[in-house]
Amino acid sequence: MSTKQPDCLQCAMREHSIFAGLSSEDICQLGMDVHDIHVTAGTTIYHESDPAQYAYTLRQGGIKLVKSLANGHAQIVRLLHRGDLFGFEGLRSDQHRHSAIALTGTDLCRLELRALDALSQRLPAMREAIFARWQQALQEAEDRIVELGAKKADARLATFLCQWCIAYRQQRAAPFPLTRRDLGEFLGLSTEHVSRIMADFKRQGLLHEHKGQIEIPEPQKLLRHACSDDTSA
Amino acid sequence: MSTKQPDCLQCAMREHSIFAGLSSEDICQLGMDVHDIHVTAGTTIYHESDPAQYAYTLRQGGIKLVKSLANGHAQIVRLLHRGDLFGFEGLRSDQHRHSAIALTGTDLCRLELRALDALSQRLPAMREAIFARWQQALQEAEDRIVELGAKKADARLATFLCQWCIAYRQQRAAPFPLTRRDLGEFLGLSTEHVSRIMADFKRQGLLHEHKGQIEIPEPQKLLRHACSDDTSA
DNA sequence: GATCAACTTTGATAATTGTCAATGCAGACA
DNA sequence: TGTCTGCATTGACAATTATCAAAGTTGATC
Repeated sequence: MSTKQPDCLQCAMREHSIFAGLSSEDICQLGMDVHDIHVTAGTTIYHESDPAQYAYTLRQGGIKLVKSLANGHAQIVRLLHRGDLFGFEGLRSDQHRHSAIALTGTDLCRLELRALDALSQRLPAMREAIFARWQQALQEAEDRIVELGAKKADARLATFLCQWCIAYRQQRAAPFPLTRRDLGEFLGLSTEHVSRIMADFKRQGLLHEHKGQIEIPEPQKLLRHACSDDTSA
Repeated sequence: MSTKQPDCLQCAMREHSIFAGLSSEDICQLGMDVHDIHVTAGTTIYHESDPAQYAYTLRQGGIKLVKSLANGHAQIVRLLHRGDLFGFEGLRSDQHRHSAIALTGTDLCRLELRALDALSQRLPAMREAIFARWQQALQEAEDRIVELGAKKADARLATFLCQWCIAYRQQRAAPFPLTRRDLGEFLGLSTEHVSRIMADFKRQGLLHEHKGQIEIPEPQKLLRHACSDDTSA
């Protein structure tokens, strides 16, 4: 885990983060003890049930939030993208509710929860921003419940792949750092089953994969899998 | 749908609701146009994608929040209990994100979202209370994701039944207004499969059911089903 | 370039879960 | 009291998904 000296005022993420609209003085008050942390793929940033001390902003790379079960299964609760804030469930409880694991080499900012809390008490704009992210996380979680509860494996996978690629619409191909196992743990499926469905999609020309990137030539075609219940469609 | 005249100041729910700690004047400002609404079992209080105008407090009874899919399946996103606030996703979007349907005869309070919003802008305690509920809903949603993604049918059902009964710990038997179909739509299972597992639990003496009430004689025994992956345990 | 480890693919098989159809059961109501 | 309707149960069967095992691939490292 390597670190560099802070320069929040110049940070490229600043206006996309919960700190958008804050004055320079407020930013300086944040008390970020370490900025621009870099971790390698596979690093665990914090563990489920660790005492929560920091929240993080994802500047670059990918993170999975994972819960583990007594029966040996793991469930990825959320996947984080550039700009996402995470670890801030500690604002309301003193433990982390999941483990955070880097999917790729990843750049982070770390902030003390106490400082974040104090600042959000004082600055309505920031409280609003955190509130909004909480609300968005809830909406996404509810959508996941529907996916997991009411759709079959191929439909879940199709929906997920399309949504993933929408986030990278400008580029032809989207970076795709997830393993088959990650996909399985996110979608509630076995690694092998995911692998088979991916192979099917590729054979049907609905999906291309190359060097950690994926491309969906015609998203509508793939999405037909996502909605209908029978394979004939 | 029958209604009575307001008397928020005397309301038994008051101290359990987001309005706990508010002054009498503040309460009067709430602008609740209709209080103490009663609806019968099966009534749809609002529809998914309806324009969101009101939030509701559940005073008595049960509500399910449901999302419907193109493939004909329905998914119960959340089950609400006495004291829960619902419909307030409209604070951040102008449409409801699910349908709200009464499971039993149910008493509600209805409040205008605009008034709720205005009041929460003005009163930190109320904003905090709403914030806290949002956060709790997120935590519950994430727990549901784990249940749906990483557990088998009998484990999901066992966990759910135990949690349900915990809410009624003081009583020997808990009221249980859910049909097998409701259970299926909540747990992501077919009605028949739910029925079979329930019958199994009953045959094993892990569960008793009588006249819309259930009782779990030894929760630990049932919970052993909830955690392990094999039936031998 | 050889080796190693992790990831992926594929096949065979078993377990889980869904679907369809028939029957039973209980409450609502005329 | 009969009838009706919705819900629950059960069985038989089919579809979906998981598990286990064995190769194949790829990328990193020495």
